[in-house]
Amino acid sequence: MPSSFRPLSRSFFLQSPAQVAPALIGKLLVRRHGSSQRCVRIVETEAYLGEDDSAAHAAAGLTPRTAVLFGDAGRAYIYLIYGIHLCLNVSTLPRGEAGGVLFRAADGGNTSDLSGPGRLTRGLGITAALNGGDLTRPGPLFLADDGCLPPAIAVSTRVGIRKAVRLPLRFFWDGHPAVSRPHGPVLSRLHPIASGAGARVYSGLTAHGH
DNA sequence: AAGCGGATCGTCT
DNA sequence: GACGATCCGCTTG
Repeated sequence: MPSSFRPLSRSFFLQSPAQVAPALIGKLLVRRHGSSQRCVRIVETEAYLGEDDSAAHAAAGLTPRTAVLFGDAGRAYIYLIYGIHLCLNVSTLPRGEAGGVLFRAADGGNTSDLSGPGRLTRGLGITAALNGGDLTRPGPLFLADDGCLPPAIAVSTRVGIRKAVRLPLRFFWDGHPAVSRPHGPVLSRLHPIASGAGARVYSGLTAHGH
């Protein structure tokens, strides 16, 4: 239950997906729908790089579908997968440079199941109509910070892809029950820097999980 | 616990 | 016309 939060700034997303993805762990995803507002905490993300990342949609280049990824930072990239599920991403990097972060799981309290990218969008009532929306401005869907800093972020490989499977671009709140499966081997862990108040909040010190 | 196949449709070759 | 950044249910071990 966050007492107060502020939306994440545009500059937060003006860096590489590999930096933004771990920084989003512990942040809030706010969904306003009708008269209700729902606040959930992000516990799992994946980074999808630009045209060099063969697993990323941006690898196909600039198309009508990927336009959001090549556009301004901090906007919602929402697409239909397997004809059934919607996936929510946020675009990163300035206009012209593609990059995105996929939201894979969130903690929404007892009653909801937001574990998995398809469940997350369904649970929050996210629709394709929200594609391209600004996630840095309070509205139907946006991101916010309430000062929460996870004690440890685990790093592993991305789920459900066939290309570039080795890259360590999946990030999740270490040990959190809402993280989706399969967990896979933890390649490294990130821990908060003691006096970290600046841009670089996490330091990767653990070389290997045991 | 892990592995399979079906559902279902927008996007690009 | 093939293929998914997935999920669920059923099978097997």
